[in-house]
Amino acid sequence: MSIATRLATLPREFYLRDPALVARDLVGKRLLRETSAGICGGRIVEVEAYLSRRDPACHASRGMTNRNAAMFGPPGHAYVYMIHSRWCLNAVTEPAGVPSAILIRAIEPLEGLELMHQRRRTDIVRDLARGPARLCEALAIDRTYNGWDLTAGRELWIANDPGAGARPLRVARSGRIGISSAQRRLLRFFDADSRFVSGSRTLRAR
DNA sequence: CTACCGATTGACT
DNA sequence: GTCAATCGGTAGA
Repeated sequence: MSIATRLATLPREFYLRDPALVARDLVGKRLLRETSAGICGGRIVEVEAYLSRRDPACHASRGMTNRNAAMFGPPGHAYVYMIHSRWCLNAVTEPAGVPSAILIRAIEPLEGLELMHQRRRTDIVRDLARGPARLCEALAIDRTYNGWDLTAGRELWIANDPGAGARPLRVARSGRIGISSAQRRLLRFFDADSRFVSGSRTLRAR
């Protein structure tokens, strides 16, 4: 058994809070993936919150469709969608019926590097999971995990970081990347000291 | 059915 | 820094 499988999985109550708080607190947690090929994963360093119907940038702002149905499901489950032919992973927050979710934008690869290198076809560690679609390719996440329970502690899950607290964690925030509306809302949260964060320096400077 | 568009990435100047 | 590939989801005829 790998060290990763013994980490404490985040409970459902973690996701049953204000989405911005959930987003901030997800920075520094572990995202883990296990397949027959082995375990891989790392430390979450960048996320974005999308706030249900009151947020024009949220996929569910105009109601439920086939694509976004998972956002209306229970908290702690995954919402996986495709953009430009690539997959992206979210963690659903708030009670069922309130479609808020946190987009996982980047992780610092820590375990199963070889596996991620194979899937991403790159030798550059920094490029393995810097960006939401790169992350999904590195972890072999696709449509089949839409609706998956991230608190199950197997296949795809989020857990506490055993090294948390060893060093001070500075979480910075900025406008969200790649959207035109609601740029005033600072709903992107990232580890200010991590080099595995996506986005430009201007966005990082806030 | 068709037309439009995007919570991206990688290649390129 | 700029730009276009690429295709499923969505809205509308």
